[in-house]
Amino acid sequence: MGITERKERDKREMVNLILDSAMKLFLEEGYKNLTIRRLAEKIEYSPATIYLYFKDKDEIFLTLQKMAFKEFYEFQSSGQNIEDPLERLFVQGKEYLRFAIENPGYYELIFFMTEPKDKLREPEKYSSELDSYELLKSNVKAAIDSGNMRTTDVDATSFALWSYVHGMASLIIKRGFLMPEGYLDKLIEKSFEILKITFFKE
Amino acid sequence: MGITERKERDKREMVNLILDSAMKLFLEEGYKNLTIRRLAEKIEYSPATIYLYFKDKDEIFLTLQKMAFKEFYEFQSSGQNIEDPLERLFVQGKEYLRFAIENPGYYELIFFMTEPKDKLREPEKYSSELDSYELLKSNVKAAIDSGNMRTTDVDATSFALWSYVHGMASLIIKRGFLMPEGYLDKLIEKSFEILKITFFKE
Amino acid sequence: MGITERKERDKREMVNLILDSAMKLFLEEGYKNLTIRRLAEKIEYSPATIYLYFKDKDEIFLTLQKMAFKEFYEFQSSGQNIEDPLERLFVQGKEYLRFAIENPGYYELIFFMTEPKDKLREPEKYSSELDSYELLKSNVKAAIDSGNMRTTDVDATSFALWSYVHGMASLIIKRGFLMPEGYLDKLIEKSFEILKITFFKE
Amino acid sequence: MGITERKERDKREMVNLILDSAMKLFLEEGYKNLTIRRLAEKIEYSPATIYLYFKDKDEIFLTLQKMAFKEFYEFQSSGQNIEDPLERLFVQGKEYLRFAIENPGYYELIFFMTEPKDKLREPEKYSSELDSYELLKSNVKAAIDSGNMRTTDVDATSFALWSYVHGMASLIIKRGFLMPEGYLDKLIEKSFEILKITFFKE
DNA sequence: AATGAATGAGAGTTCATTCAT
DNA sequence: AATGAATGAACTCTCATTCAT
Repeated sequence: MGITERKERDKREMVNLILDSAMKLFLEEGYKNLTIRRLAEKIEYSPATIYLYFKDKDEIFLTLQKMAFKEFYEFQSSGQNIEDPLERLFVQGKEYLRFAIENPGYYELIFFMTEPKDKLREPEKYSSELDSYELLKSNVKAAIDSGNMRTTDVDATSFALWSYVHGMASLIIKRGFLMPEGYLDKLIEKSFEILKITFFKE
Repeated sequence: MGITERKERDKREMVNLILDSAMKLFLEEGYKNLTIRRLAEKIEYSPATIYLYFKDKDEIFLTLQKMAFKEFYEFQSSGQNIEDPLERLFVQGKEYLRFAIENPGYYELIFFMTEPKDKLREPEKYSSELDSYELLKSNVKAAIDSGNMRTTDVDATSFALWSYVHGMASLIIKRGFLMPEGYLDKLIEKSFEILKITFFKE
Repeated sequence: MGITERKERDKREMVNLILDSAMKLFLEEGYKNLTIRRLAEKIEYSPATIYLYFKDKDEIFLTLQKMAFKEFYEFQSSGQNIEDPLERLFVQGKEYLRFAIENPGYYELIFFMTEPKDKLREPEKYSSELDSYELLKSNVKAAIDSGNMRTTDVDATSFALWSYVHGMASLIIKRGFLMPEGYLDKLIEKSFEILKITFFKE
Repeated sequence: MGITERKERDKREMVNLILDSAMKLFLEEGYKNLTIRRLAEKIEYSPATIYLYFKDKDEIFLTLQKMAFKEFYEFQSSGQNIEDPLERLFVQGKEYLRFAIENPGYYELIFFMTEPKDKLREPEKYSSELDSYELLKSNVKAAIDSGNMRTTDVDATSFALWSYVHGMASLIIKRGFLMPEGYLDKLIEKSFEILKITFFKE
């Protein structure tokens, strides 16, 4: 409750304001229109102010990406407490898709953005993604070990399942218009039925 | 062979020169570096000349996307003459992936590019994509009708298969680094084995 | 008198307009205020136009420096036809000073400016200066050989004379205010008298 | 030892801290990089603090120049106790050059910097310079009066000698590269020999 | 048909400076 | 006495686009 604390809180709030607004801008107008000036306008501060909180534009964008990665990993981990290995895989797949549909911006940041220049990318940023993949593999292994999967190769099955769900997410986010309005939910439901039918025994 | 014909032919040639060079620029240097000035340099004409053949930059880019779509559709159709419905599906899936891996630029153009703004998108552009989807569905229907698929819903199965292969393509193109060097080919092979195991009976 | 010629002439004129205005700006307002925007304003064109004629700001400034060097060398060479070695040295010294006083901007560019960054400096730029120095040395040698100089070392005498005249020029340009108005001409006159008295025999 | 005194002493110390750091910055990084922000960083205070001690950046810089002038004058005065007028002139000339070579930053500050704008210059700043010049003149007068100089005009001779030494300093500082490595010392030695030969009788 | 010349709009960024606290 | 926070004004430079010729 001291002065220091309040200032720190203010600072954090400003950082958040900038990041949130940047995310909104990115979502609504695309990467190209996420400019410092427009961002400044949006938060109703001068462009120079932004530089008090971030070194440059790239830092803002990289922070956005890191946030997305982290959020994503936490989301995925949520179903980890489910006992039954098949059920666990299944629920996490659905959560994965829900995350993508509910946070298309984050998903875009994680999977589609290549800007800013790769050289600026810190490998550390991808640690969350690697963690995600390892988590998936361990869960796939448990499912295969339970004897209820049609497949036996852990690596290939993990890749297959990831591809399947990631493909769904991508198509829905980028090609949603191909699916009749209102039909989407049913389609997803059915797709996961198919996942069950095809990958799980019986 | 009249004057009119020659002029039209000249015009077509110029349009093609512009589009081919634009495509090369996009593939080699990315969207950000596809500027009118650089394009003009490449074709050794002035920037102003380009505007005699295209309304604006967006028109060029949209045409590039249409071209990619068309190319893609033709590629997909290539396995259409295979008799066995399962084999047909299977081969087309592999071809799909091969196209994506061999032409990541085209694939990017089709599935990842959101610029220019959606409002400018003409639905007509997606006719090739719709054609592709319809073709897939008809092939899925034939496979289901043959009685050798585990699934029965044409729409959902089509979406599932498309998601599966599209997911693989996306992960490979954008996240190839996650897969151990040299292991990729085997992974793809196995993934299609899994597709067979899971989707096809027996 | 063809179109090509006229266009080339126009281009040259524009280049000159830019350079002349840049020089004026530099003289009147200093290096710091020689900005592209102010330059554009001065020539009543848009900033972007300037970039049609020069790659960047440095190129403009380097051109200014090269011009100064070249001009300077030509000026110096003018008295080269004088027969008598002593007279030749003497006249060239006076011309040197006259150049500096009449073209303080050029002189500043040659001797005082260190911007833009040294790394950008092309050694070629200094060739004129080296030529100047060599010319001076050969003239000093002739004077010494004539037996009418008090000194005998060519290198040291050249450096001494150059220092002497360059020092006068610098003090006049940068510290003119120390000399009473109107007295300057007489001072210069006397200074060259002194040069004669001190360096030449008798 | 009262509160007032301590405060004044604190203030003086702060002013000195700022000036010393500014001088270092100028010497090490050049005028362009002497910014308030960097200065603040260096002294580990906030930029705003600097404005409690100086009106603006120009005031700091002008003070720096005054300091350089003062230092310079004190340096020059050092040989003032030498009895023989010719020897006195000679030694002071050498000291002048030594000062310039050993403190090129100060010399730059005094003789080459034109920023900030002249209109802001306070004539008072040049009092040290005027003092220097007056000192030189009185010494020249003594030398002439001793009957051992070739010249008789005090003003002109003073200007000539100053030009000579200042020219040497300028050329060495700004054009050192024209002189062969290691040869510089000898050149200076010889140049002063020439000064002796030319200006002093016999 | 082709283009040289031009530009308005806008990009990211940095600076000296102010002021409430 | 000190400063965190903020900003207006400026910087260099690039872009898509237009238009008279």
